[in-house]
Amino acid sequence: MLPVILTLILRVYYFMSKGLPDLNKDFSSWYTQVVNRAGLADYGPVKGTMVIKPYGFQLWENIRETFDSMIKKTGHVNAYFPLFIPKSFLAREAQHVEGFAKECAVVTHTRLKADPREGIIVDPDSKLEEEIVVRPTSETVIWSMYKKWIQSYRDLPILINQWANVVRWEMRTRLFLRTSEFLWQEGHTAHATAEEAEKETLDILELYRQLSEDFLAIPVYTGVKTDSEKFAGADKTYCIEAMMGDKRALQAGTSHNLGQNFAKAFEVTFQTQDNKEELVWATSWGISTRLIGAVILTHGDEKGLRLPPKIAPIQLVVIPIIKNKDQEEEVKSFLEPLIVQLQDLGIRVHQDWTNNSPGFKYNEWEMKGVPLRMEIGPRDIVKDQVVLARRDTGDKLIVPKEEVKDQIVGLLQDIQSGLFEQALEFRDQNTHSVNDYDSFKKIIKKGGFVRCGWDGEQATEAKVKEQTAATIRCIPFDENPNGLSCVFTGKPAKHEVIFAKAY
RNA sequence: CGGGGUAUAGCGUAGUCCGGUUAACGCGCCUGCUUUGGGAGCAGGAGAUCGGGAGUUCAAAUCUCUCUACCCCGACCA
Repeated sequence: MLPVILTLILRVYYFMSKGLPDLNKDFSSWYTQVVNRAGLADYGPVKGTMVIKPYGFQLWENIRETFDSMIKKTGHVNAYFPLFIPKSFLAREAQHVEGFAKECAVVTHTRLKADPREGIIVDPDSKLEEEIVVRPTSETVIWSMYKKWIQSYRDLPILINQWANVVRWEMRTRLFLRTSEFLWQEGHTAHATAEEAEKETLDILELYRQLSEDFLAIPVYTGVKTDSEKFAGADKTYCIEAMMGDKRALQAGTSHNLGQNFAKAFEVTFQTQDNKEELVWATSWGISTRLIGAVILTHGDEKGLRLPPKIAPIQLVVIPIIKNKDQEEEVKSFLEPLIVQLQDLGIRVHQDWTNNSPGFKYNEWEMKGVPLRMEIGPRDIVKDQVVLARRDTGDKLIVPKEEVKDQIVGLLQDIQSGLFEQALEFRDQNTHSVNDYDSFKKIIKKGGFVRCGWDGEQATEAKVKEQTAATIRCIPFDENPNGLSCVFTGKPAKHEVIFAKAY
């Protein structure tokens, strides 16, 4: 009896091994496998590092190109600042150094040398006088330069962005969501007035919201961080917060009003129109390759990735179904003009002519999240039609050849908005307003966002975190604290906030 | 950094307790033929100094010592 059961278990396991882990039971391992099997990324040789594979990198390129054109339209320009920062720079701004000190990679030597026993060792003679920090973010180098570049109000504003890598030595890492090195954009602007800096901070946040919702199809809450959650060195941190498929929160982008903190630290002043000397006002803002993780965690399903058409490296995959050489020729000549038409419309098409079986290809491209699939075989050619399959709903539809072009354009739009609507509905269903701590704890334990009153005390925030692991994700812009009381202390609420467990 | 664990082919494992054939299996890979509308079949093949080093022994994947790497769990973070 026992061997029979064992064989059965093995069979089931073998069968399951082709699919993914149940994402309702083991979301974490589902995520890892999707990243791996969709060909997005791989682990690098140094712990916590990530290789972004071509298919994953195309996602990043699409995000980058979109956001890049958004900021260029609003007057920003790109530049590049060095990876290496003098150690002393980090210490200039007290909050800033405190925030990053624990996760900096430091360069102490500049040479290796051959060693008979170890093979190769760090050359002790090459020790640096002043050690160099690998940037965890670039405020300090950039403001050291802004000091040189800014003299008069005529030099302002400076609206510079850079696309770069940064290093934060993390203990627990996960592909895309938290790696020791990641790619991002960091905008660093300098302004003559506090009002202008605040406007910039909010304008950028709005661009982040648009990027996330209109492009990545990820609905976000916009708001401001509490003091304990804000960026080290900022006066205010605004953020977009999204809900992932396991109902946890992910900070998807942050925009900081740095006030005059960095201007003070780096003594950056300018002469006003009436010849007074004043400190410069600053902002900084960033989004990273973490957004790719957000796309996976928001839209993925039991079959793998589901990519919003606007960032999908491949929007339409064509699966030919053929039994012999003759049919291959037939399908090819049927397809050729159609593909050209689609490409002319700017649709990213890929044809899969590998020798794998059609079923294998369906599963493979579904894993990779391609929004639309076109199947074309002898039966279709006879009827002058194709079969289209949507990745988001799984629907298959038969489309006459002359309608294919229009259908595809329409379907891609439908899928884009459909994914957003689905994510929005999921988020709203799992966001609850509560007044009492018992319901609060229940929801947090079960997973989801809680909107509730908060007395504004850091101690309250800390205790809730200690007891439930939930943190204040943001004070949403549309808060209404009137009449609310703090969910923890019962005191009158200063703010209505969103609590959740976060990535 | 504290606690626990693992290391055998590209991946996942068996063998280790109790030392003894040519280190086994699944997936993947290569070649050929047959296949193709939801994860194809057959045949053949390549691929492992059993994490590194030292020791015990006639004999080590297996026993001893040591080093290293990685994984899981707790304190930080976009």
